[in-house]
Amino acid sequence: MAVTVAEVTELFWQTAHRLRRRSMTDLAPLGVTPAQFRALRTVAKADGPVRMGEIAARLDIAPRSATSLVDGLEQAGLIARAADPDNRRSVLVVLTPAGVELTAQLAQARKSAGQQAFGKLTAAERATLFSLLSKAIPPDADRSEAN
Amino acid sequence: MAVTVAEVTELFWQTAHRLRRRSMTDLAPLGVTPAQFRALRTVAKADGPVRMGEIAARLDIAPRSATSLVDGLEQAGLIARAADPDNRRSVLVVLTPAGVELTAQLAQARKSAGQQAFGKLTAAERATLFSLLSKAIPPDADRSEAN
DNA sequence: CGAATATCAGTGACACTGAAATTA
DNA sequence: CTAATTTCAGTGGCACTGATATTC
Repeated sequence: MAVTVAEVTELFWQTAHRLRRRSMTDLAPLGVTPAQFRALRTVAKADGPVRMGEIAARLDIAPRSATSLVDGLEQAGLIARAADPDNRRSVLVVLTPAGVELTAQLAQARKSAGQQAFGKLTAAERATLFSLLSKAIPPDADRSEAN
Repeated sequence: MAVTVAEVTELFWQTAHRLRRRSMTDLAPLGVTPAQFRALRTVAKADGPVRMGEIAARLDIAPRSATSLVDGLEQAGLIARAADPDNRRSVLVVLTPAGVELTAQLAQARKSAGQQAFGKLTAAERATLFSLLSKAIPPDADRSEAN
């Protein structure tokens, strides 16, 4: 069956749309938004402090956007900012104990609920999807000048 | 190679993120936003007038959101609202000549740009991606009560 | 001085909910 | 009266650009 570019795109948007909605309702009780959660995980994965700019780069957003994101997480007490002793221009971000706990809690909750995104796919299917998405939309080349 | 659910999800978000950014810059010169474009296509595909509620359903958004979307398109002169003679509660939406032209222009521009979303994939890969996405995030079951 | 790093201020795009008006 | 359809008003999430302060 032939699938046009337009059709895939349409379905992709719809999927994104649903996933976002689901994430939002799933995460709301825990007091974090989807973007905040992604930022949290970025910090959690790197063990050790992470610079603001590093977070922005990993999330592929403008540095200014990372500031607001981290602001929210800081207000929620999930992460903390600290000065970098080696470079006083930069700000280092680390998880607070509450942040560590929430991250674990979330992983646990999702696993036991079996409610994860893409959870309906087999491991093989996930691998296929991963490789297809990797090829689909290559990074923007012209993205280093992001303000 | 094993791919975790978290990894696919992460990549999916990133892809969505890039696709959205690209769409926005591609469409901006033509005066429409990505969501507006999708709404425009929804009306274009159905030949004949479309009810507001139908648009909302097709885009999987709340009726109230469709109102604002259509507002923008109407202001841009791309679509027109008309009363439904058979049901005075409903509003019918049709493309204006300008809307028809822009739709054609848009299709043309995308084709010649060769830079389409998912254009790097082969037909077979698109079909695979399509079927995977279809399985990935089934509709929300509990979505009929959307306000 | 030029480059890097983070932040402040303002804006745009998008979808949601709750309440209201109109009509079936 | 109940249900359907659309709209009004307000809000939340998220990312952007331009300008600014500080530091390398």
